[in-house]
Amino acid sequence: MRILSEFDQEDRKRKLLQAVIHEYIKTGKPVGSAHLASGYRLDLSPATLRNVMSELEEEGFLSHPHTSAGRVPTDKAYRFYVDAIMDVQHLARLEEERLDREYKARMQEIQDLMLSTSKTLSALSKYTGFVWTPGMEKARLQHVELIPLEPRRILAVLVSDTGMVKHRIVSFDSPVPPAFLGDLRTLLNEDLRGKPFSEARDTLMDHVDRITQRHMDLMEMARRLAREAFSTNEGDFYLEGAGSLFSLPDFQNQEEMRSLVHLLDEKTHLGEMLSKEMGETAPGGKSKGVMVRIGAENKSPGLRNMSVVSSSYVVNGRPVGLLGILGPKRMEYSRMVAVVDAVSRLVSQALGRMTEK
Amino acid sequence: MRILSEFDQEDRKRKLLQAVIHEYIKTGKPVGSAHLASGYRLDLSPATLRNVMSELEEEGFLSHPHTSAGRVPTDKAYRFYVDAIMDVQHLARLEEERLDREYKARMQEIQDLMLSTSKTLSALSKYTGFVWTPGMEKARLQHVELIPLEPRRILAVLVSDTGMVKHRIVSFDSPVPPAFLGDLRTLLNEDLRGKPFSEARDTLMDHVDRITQRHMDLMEMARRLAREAFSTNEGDFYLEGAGSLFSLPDFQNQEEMRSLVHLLDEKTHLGEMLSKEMGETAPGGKSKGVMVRIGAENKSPGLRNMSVVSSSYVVNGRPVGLLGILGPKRMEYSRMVAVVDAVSRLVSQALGRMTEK
DNA sequence: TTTTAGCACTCACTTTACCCGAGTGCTAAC
DNA sequence: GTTAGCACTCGGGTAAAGTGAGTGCTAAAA
Repeated sequence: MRILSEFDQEDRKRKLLQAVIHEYIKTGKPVGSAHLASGYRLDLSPATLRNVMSELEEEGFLSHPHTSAGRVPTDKAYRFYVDAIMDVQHLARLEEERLDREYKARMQEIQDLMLSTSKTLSALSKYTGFVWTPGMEKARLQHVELIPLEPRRILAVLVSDTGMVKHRIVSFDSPVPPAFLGDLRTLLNEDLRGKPFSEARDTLMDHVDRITQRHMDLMEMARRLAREAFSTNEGDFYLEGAGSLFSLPDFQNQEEMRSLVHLLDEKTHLGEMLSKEMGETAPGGKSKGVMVRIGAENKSPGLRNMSVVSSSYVVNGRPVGLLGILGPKRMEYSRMVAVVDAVSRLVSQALGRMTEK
Repeated sequence: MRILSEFDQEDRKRKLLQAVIHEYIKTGKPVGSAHLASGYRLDLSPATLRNVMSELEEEGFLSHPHTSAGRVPTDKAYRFYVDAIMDVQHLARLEEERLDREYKARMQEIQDLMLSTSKTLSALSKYTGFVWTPGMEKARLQHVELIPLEPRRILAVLVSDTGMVKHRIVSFDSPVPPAFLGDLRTLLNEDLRGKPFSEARDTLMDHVDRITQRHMDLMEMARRLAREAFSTNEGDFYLEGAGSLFSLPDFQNQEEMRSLVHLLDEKTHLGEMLSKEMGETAPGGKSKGVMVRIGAENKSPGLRNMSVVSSSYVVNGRPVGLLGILGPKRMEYSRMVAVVDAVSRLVSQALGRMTEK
C-alpha cells in the first residue's frame, strides 16, 4: 500500500470529478459511488469514492438532490470542467466539410444566412440555436440612396459596411423637389460615409442646415427624413429548435417547461439579454472566442438552469453579432464549443464574401 | 301541463346547447346536469336536462369524456354556435379608441406594424397572435432601382404597390458598366410596372435580350441580376404570445404541451399551413370577413384541438396577407371574432395610409 | 306524454399505505 | 489509507381504498 502524495490526491480527485461530470452529462441521472466504480477504471472501492465525493461536495463541486441519491455536478463543477479539464473537440472532418460546402453554396441573402445558421446550430447541437444581429447602431454607413417613389413619398435606402441594408419609406404632406433630393443625397454620401450610424444621424441633423439654406422651407422635411430614416432599429433575433429542449429529461416537470416557454416566448428580451451578457467580460478559458455561461452565471433568472455557449461573428475584423446555442447545463461542452466556434467562423467568412467582393 | 310544439322543443334544445357551450368555455370542465340546472335559469330539473343532453349527444353536439363525467361540446357544437347562435361582440369603445390611436400614431415601418399587430392580437385575446405576410409573388411591382455600391456590387431595390420593399445585393466577377445599369433600370421600370412579381420575373427574362443586343457580353449578367433579385422570398410569419397557451388548463398534460411546442417551433410550416388553409373556402357564417376554424376543421394534425380565428387584411381592396389568433377550441368566439375583425381593419387602414398618401 | 324524483352504478381522481432499491454515512477491520 | 459491512434514508412506483360528481334507468307525478 503506497502513500499518496498531495499531488496524487488532487489528481485523483480531479479525475473523479471529471468522471462524475462525464457520467452525469451522459445519463442525466445523479451518479452514485457503485455505478462510478464499475463504469470507470478508477480502481477504487465505492466506499473510497464516497469519501472523496463527500470532500468534493464540501468544496462545492458536487451536490446532493437528497440524502439517498447520487451526486450531481454544481455550476462550479461545470465551470471547472470547462476551464481546466475539457478538451475542445473538433468537428468530424466530414461534418465540417459539409457545412463548409453549404455555406459557400447558397448563402446569398443575409436573412437567409442568419436563419439557416440558427437552424444549423440547432441541428448540430440538438438544442436551441440562436443568432443575434444587432441593430445598425454599430455598423458604419457605406451608401445612402434616396429614391422618389411618388412626388410625396421617398424611399430611403441605407447600406452598411457589414452588408446590411435598411430601407424606409417616408411620406410627406407636400411634394419633395427632385433637386433637393439630389443635394441631400450628395451631402449624405459625402459627409456620412464610414461613420457609425448613430453618429451619422447626429452629424446629419447638424449639417442639414447647409442644404436648407437654399431650400429654407424644406428644412423640416430634411429633418424628418433624417430622423425617420436613421431611426434605430433593434436588430433581429433568430431562434430555432426551441422545441428540442422540451424532449430533454432536464426540463420535464411542468414548472420547468412553463418557465422555458415563457423565456423563449420573449424573443426580443432574450436577444437583449444575451447581447448584454455577452458584451461583458467573458469568463475565461481555453475556448478561443467562444464563451460559455453556466447556470447562475447568467444574470437573467430565466437562464439560471441553462447554459449558453456563444461566440461573436466578425466582419472586417469587427465583431458585429452574436450566435450560439442554448441548452441544459448538462451538455457536452466540448462538442458545443466546437460547433459554435466552427459555425461562427463560417458565418464570418460568408459575410466577408458578401461584403468584400 | 302543456304540450310543447316541435319548435319549442328545438328552441329549448338550442338554448341548452348554448348554455353548455357557454359554461364549458368559462370553466373548461365538463358540465353536468345539476350544475347547469342551478347556474342557468332553465327551469328544468337535472333529470330532464340529462335527457335532452343525451339527445344532443346522439346528434353529435356533445360528448362524454367518460361515462361518469359531464358533457363537453364537440367541434360540431362549436361550429353550430359560431354559425347560428353567437352574437358578434363589439370591442369596448375605449379599447377600440386606444387601438385606433396607437395604429395612427406610431406605425411607420411595415415590419414594426406586423410585429406590433401580432403582439396586439395576443394581448387582446390572451392567446397566440399571428400575422402572415406573403412573399412578393402576389404583389405588383411598382418601382425598381439598381444602385451600384461598388463597380462589381449592385444593390437592387424592388418596391411593391403594397408598400413592401425588397432588396438584394448581387455581386459580379467583373465590373458592371453604369450605362448598362441605367438601361436596365429604365427597361425594368417601363416594362414591369404594375405586373405581379412572379410574372415580372418571367417577362424580364424574356426581354432581357432587348438590352443585351447592345451589351452582348452582359447578357448573362442581366440574367443573373434578374434571377437573383426577383427570386421569390417566402414572406414573414410573426407569432407572439405562444407562451400564454401553456398556462391554459386545456394544454396541461405533457403530451399536449410537447406537440404544442413542436407546432409553434415550426413557424415556417405553420405560416404555410395557415395561409393554405385560409386560402381555401371559408366556412361560412355571420362573421364578416373573419374565418373561424374549429378543431378538426383544420387540416393540419397539429391544429386538431385548437381553433384559428383569422382574417385577411387588405390594401387597395386586394387581400394581401393574413392575421389572426390561435387558441383553444374552448375560446370566447364572439370576442375573438371582434378582436380579429377590428385589428384587421386597423392594419388595412394603416397599410393604406402607408401606400396611398 | 312529459317531467321529475330516486337510486344504483361508473369511473376519474385523490389519498394512504406499502415496498423496493439505489445510495449514503459511519464504524470497524484490513 | 482503503475497504467491507451495515443500518438508515428517501424518492418513486404500485396497489388498495375512498370520494364525489355525474350518469342512465325506472317508476311515479303532473
